[in-house]
Amino acid sequence: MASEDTSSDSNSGDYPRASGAAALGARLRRLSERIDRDAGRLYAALDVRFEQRWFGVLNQLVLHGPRSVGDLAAALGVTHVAVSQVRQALVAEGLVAEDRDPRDGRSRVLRLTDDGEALARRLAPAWDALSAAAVELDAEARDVLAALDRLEAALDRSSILERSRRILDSARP
Amino acid sequence: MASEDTSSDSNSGDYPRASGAAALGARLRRLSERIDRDAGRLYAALDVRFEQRWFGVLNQLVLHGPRSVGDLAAALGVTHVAVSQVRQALVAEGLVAEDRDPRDGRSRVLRLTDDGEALARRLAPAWDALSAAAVELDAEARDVLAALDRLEAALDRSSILERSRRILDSARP
DNA sequence: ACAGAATCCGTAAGCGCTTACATTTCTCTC
DNA sequence: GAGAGAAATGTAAGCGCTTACGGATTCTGT
Repeated sequence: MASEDTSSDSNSGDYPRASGAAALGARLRRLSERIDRDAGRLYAALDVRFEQRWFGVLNQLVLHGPRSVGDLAAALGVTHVAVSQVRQALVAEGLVAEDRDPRDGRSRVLRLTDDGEALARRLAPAWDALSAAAVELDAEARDVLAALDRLEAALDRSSILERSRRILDSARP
Repeated sequence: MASEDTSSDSNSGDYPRASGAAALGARLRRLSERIDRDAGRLYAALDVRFEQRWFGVLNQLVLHGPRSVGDLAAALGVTHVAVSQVRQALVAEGLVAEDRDPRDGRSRVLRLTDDGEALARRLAPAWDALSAAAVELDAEARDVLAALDRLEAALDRSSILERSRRILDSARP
């Protein structure tokens, strides 16, 4: 390496190693993609037309019956837009139907169609297997979920932004 | 609820709770977005035109000097496409320049411009602060990073897909 | 009763990655 | 020294979310 080494003053020592937050974010993203992709492959292996991102909405409808877009968003902890996009796909697939709420014309209530119910029954074993795999992984990795809980709690106490600002301010009096 | 309860046999007990893998993936994604967004806000608060996703490439160039797209992708653990997209943005911003490798005409070697060096020096304190914040968080959440290490190792041993398939097969003899 | 605010939802565009495919250049074998 | 195959990079499109914005409906205060 070191063709002619970073010519200028890059070795003056004031550059950070700085892999910290960026690396943490990237690792989390990578892991989530890995899990989502594997779930998708499982559905493909079972020869079922189903996408992992549909799971949240479909599962809520299975567990709790018809629900509005907003309620689903709140239950899943995502924006109504995300639910609306899934809704569009699910309606196009014929798995879900939407009715206007008679008591509130703004609201669209989603419900499973017969096809949707059938697909949910068909996928139940796969969902169970994925769930069991997650439990197994959590045990094997010795409480990742608990660690993520602690991370979320710590971020709720004070965000990365707040922490960084404090550190930045205290470093420069 | 139970308006008329999911008519058919949804209460025959074969629906899964099944929040497992989906929830894990979603939580990881959410956390990574949270961290990336905060980093972006820190740059904005400092009144610097910089996006978090540029960090990996820029930091590599700062630390190791000129590098090809492929080398950067390997070092960062992403695809060459991701690096290429960042390259395009960085060149458009005037922070990075690209030369053809005289020894290999296929290869584009990226290097910091003077503006790029200046920006890196300007952002160094912020990067240090983000890094320190990540260390602080890791300590406060009691070794999340170690837990993520264990999770990655477990996934390397056997993916979610493999685990799910095994569980699925063993459940249905 | 009715104007203005609040709420519910939809579309558009972007982010930071990915896979799939095309293009250019190099390298190796005959 | 020519041509097959491999390697480096680019472009296009998609994924699963987000913010920004706008349309339609309902609620609130006077």
